[in-house]
Amino acid sequence: MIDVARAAGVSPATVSRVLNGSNSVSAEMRDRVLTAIKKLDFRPNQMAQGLRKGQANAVALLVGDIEQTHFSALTKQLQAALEVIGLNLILFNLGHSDNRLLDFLQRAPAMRLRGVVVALSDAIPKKAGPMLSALAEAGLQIVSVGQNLNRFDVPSVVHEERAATARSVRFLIEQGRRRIAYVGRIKGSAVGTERFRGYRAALLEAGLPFDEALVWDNAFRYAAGYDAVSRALEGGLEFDALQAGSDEMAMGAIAALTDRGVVVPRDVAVVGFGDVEMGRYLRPSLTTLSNNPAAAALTVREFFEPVNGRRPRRNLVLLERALVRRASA
Amino acid sequence: MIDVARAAGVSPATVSRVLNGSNSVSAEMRDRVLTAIKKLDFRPNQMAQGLRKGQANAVALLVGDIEQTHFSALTKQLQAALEVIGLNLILFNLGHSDNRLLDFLQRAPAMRLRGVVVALSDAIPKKAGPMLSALAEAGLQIVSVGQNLNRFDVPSVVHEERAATARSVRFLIEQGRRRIAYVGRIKGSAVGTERFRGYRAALLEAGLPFDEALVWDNAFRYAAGYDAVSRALEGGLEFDALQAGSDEMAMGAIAALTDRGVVVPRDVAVVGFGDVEMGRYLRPSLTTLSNNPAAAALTVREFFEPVNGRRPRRNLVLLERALVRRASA
DNA sequence: CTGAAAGCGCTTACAG
DNA sequence: CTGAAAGCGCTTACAG
Repeated sequence: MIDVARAAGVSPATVSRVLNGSNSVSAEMRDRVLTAIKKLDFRPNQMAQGLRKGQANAVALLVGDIEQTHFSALTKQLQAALEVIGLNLILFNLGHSDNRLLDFLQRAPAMRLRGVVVALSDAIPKKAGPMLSALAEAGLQIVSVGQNLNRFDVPSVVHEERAATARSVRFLIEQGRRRIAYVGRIKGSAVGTERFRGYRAALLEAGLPFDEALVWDNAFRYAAGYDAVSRALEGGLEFDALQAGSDEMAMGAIAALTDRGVVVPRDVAVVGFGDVEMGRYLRPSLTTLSNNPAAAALTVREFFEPVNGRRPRRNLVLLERALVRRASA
Repeated sequence: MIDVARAAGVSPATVSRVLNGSNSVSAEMRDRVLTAIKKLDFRPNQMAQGLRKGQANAVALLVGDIEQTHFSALTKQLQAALEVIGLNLILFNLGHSDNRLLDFLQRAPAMRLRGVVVALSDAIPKKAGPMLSALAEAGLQIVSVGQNLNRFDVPSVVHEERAATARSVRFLIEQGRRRIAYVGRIKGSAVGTERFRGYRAALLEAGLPFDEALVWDNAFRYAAGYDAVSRALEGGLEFDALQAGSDEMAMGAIAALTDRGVVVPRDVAVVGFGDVEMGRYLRPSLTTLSNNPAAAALTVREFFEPVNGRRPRRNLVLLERALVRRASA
């Protein structure tokens, strides 16, 4: 920076001012500095800036499991959205582990981050609440995606869960399905629980009995869907439809049904959750509830943009889901 | 840090020394400092350390497209491996764009990174070569995963491509297949080209004709496989096997075959590439070539670990792939 | 083995 | 509008 200052015949302070877009710089000075910067191909040291400003130009993304399509799609959109406003994305794959979350929260202050994006489907452990608040207190911008964390004072952008599942189950009922099973009421999963509630509500609302035997708990991935359905069929359970808590579970479930000669959708209609790309290429193609990671990412970005004009931000942004009807239901 | 020094009754220099594991600290001092650190829950400011040391404790990961399962699986393993040695992972999703790569390379010096991991399937543009070298010159550790970049002096950990595809095509020939198509000789894709070469080599080696009409070019994803096969069938092309350049293409291809009443594997045998989890749950399940992201990540990590004892590192690490035989071929 | 001092490369009150 | 100076929180030669 000193070199630039010398080349432009100004002080380092002035260089810094044009770098930071201070408006108290004369046009002439600004031009001279800009020219020098270009000529020397100068780029300010981000660590020095960060140290001085007390904050890195980086945001941490805490993600349940980047290998799940839903999370990788969101990560892609978030990275792109934040890069636009000059923020780097530091990725922490939590692998659905509470301990790793707590660990991160402990180490976070030392990183002097600009903020953290929490993209977790799992319920947040009690202990994390105060730590989140402390971080926010310290000037970090915290935003949750996919799960409402308002009770910890964390602004959240979430998709419909309960209402979406209810809509889908209602659709199944309209198609004449009566014994509708649900895979994905996962212990400790905030979204799994929400979706399950929508399922149950739709059932009761339609005057159908709610049968615990038709609710299967497990993880969110393929194997979980496959195993749950396999066990159900072995156990002689009868059902004519299945609502899954994720597309991956749904696809695993369809494999299990197919392996036992159960035809989808003739014998059992299946609806997934999340509209993963593969669902379109499955045969029968997967009926599912849509997801809008791009909109979520853009909304998250707003929280990191400089606020001009005191425009208050909503603490909770709700994104809609549509029932994407395809061949499996 | 000054607080810690005061609490321990030592100088900040000593605190720094125990923090950095310098061995020229007496046991007693060390204990006092450690106690004070624990009591005050002190964590050194990473930005200050980075500024002083001239390097952040972060590595950038350049990835083709995090939404492709292959990349997300690798990313997950890399993040975990690097975290073990205290390195943060800054994610840059390139979306297969040359411009974004060049852009990053330009901005990289200002970030003072510890290193960068290049995980790209696309051929590297000429201009990137010198920039990569310049970064390495500046003390960054650069490692390529998935593509051999030794010609730019970048150590690389790669999986078999050509040999693996050849193995798979040989297998198809042994099964009696004679008209074997290939989807995935993608212009600009380094790995796509390599895989294609293995395909052609196996054909010629077996004395089978190589037919350009049976080689389809496109992107790596589902739609590419679907569209290529749809067009081939519409064009009346005949083939009894298909080697795909990725699992996603293979699954898209299978959808297209199914839609036109072509039965897999009876009429057309299909082999994918990469052993994505979904392949196991497709019906028929997908025969494919394996992939070892965990081994790749661990190998990458070795390049970032402090070198003790001058143990020279290989510039090229080759990981094997196995033919994972399932129902589709 | 330990401490005082300089400095990493910036930014921002403070004067003018 | 501009510059000189202090300081962000560390680490590491340099003396002792």
